[in-house]
Amino acid sequence: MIRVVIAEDQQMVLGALAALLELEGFEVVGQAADGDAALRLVKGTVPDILLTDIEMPGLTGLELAQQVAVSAPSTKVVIVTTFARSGYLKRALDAGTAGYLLKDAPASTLADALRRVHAGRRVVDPELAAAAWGEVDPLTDRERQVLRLAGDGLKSAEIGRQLHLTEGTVRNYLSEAINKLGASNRIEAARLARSRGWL
Amino acid sequence: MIRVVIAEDQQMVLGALAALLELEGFEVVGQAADGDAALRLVKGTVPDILLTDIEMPGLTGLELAQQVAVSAPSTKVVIVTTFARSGYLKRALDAGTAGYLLKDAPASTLADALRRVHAGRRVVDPELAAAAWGEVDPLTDRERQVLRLAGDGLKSAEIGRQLHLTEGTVRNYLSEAINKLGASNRIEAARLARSRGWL
DNA sequence: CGGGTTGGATGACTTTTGTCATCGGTGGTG
DNA sequence: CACCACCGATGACAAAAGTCATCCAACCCG
Repeated sequence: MIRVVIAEDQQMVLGALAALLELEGFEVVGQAADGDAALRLVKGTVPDILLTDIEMPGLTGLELAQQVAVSAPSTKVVIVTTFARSGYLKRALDAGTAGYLLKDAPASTLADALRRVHAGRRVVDPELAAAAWGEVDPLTDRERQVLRLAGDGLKSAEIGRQLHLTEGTVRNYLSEAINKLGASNRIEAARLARSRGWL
Repeated sequence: MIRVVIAEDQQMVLGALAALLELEGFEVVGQAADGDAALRLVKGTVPDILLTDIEMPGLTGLELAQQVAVSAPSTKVVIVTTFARSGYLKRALDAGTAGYLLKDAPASTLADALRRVHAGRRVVDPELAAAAWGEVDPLTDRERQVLRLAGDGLKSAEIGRQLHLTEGTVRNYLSEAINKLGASNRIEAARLARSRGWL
């Protein structure tokens, strides 16, 4: 029987996923609602597979994957997330995850995917793989940082203060980002980048 | 046996919820991934309970609830959604729903809540009820409309064009909204309003 | 009827944004 | 080495955004 730990911050979804996997014949050996708890659980139970969301309090799914690769290398990590976070695919694969699925995919594919991963294969949602081929994040690290803060409503001067930059420099980075993304202002640029998982 | 139809746009969550409810002894007579399909299903099967998300393609959960109240008045509607959409509570209750739950609540409460609703009671997540008491949306309809568009990155002139308002008027509404929300610019104001479900 | 509220608009003014050209420093890489 | 990409900064200018006071018309409502 394949032993699984699940990490997902929405408790109801967490419970529902557990129910689904049990119906499908998996052994759910642990459920966690945040990244830290998940890491502790994985260290304690060393499951075959860790199924995790990306957005979570504490450690994110990505950070969790990196930690697990060190602490419990035999545990394979599979990420399930919403399409909105699909831009994390590359970073997820870099972090050594074995699978990347969408919550939009039918529930039946989840069990399939987990069995395949357990058999040693890598699984990436086909829609996602297609979307990932094509546009690549054109932003530099600085542009990303600045854009993220701008998207939160901070004004250039405040962003500069947080990042130890001049206001003018901040405006320059924003201007470049807006230009690269084909947006017409910082708000649109931030939304675009966010929707592609680049922020 | 309590007969339930589930509507939820993330297929995997949809399937998982179905698995959970079946384990809990409910009869899941239908699953829909958008509002229109859900309405058809409810009309066809007339379940005891419709469990639905708010954000969906086609009809939203709220519109769905109103339609169901007309087409299948014996079906009770229960909304499950994320905390981020908690501001819909009042509107949901106005629409005659029998329950409003959070995906953040433990999975075990879902079955409980559905049984209670089936017994004729109303169920509202306690965290939500507490949060709803207290802050009330201070925005006027116009301010809401304008703020929503501003949050999408449109500039004042474009917003005015869409709403048949002068640019100056748009700026006035935004200024008021920013002031009411204690924000320091339109971006922050939009984020604040959105996070409270007021947009 | 008179008064209060609300939606919409102007005008004037200040502050923030966005754009550009330009400069200097650092760290690869063919 | 020369070239190029990125980082950081300045200065200047045009375009938005935000603030305030004020005004008008349409509704309520007592």
